[in-house]
Amino acid sequence: MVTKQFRGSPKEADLTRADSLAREIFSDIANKWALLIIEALGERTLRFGELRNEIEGISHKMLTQNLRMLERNGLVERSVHPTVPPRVEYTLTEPGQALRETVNGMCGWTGQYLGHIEASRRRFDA
Amino acid sequence: MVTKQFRGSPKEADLTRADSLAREIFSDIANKWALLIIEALGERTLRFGELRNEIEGISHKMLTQNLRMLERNGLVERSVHPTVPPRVEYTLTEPGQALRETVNGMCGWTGQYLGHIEASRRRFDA
DNA sequence: CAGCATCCCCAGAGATACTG
DNA sequence: CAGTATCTCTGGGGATGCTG
Repeated sequence: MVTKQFRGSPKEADLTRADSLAREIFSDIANKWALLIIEALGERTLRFGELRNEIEGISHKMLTQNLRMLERNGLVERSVHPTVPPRVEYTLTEPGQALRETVNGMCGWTGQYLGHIEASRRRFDA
Repeated sequence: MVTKQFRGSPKEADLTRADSLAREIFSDIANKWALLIIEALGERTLRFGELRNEIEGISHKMLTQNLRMLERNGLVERSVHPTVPPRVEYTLTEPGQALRETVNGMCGWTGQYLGHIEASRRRFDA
């Protein structure tokens, strides 16, 4: 149950901790930039700049910020090649790949229901 | 491809439009409150207040805002019972249910990798 | 009870610039 | 090329109060 952070009973103290942690992680990851990064990486290894080009409209800052967060949570691996100029590459880890499956689902869903949604919007906006 | 909003070639004008729309929809939906609402609704029908209780920490404003957005995109159906006091119920539509499948995936993923993630965080924070 | 409007404020996002 | 830091400012989001 990710929707709840806390439960009432003190007996469930560790469940509560797990819930609260789960919710925290969910909140980290359930944001568009993080998910777009995961989607963009896919099975490839990409450099910082390549990612930046790949993801329309993301700023330098948002990209680093989200990459750090994903790295911290163990979803992406960051490898630095000490060349000059520097070359930094990002890859999805196994947990990252696993999450990517469901992100693919979301992307597929978006495509599949484009029509529905567009129509629904027109109805609603009237 | 949700990561790109626009493509270069003018020949792909309608693909471009579809991409840009897809990205817009993706950005709408890929935020924690929207996803938590979808998860909370599940197969049930819930009233506004029930949803508010169900989702730890969501504000009145965020809840209405996201519900409107989801309604506009045709993911939830809003039914008003003209009683007094008013009773407003929300249910997932078929597209909403379909998306919920993948959201369930994300929640499952979170639970499954809690350990990995917690460990990774400890490593990173050192 | 649910919705909308208003006010207000601070975190978050962009822009810019410097370093390894 | 990638990362970090600083500054600025906007708009997201909370709080409150009124209406149907």
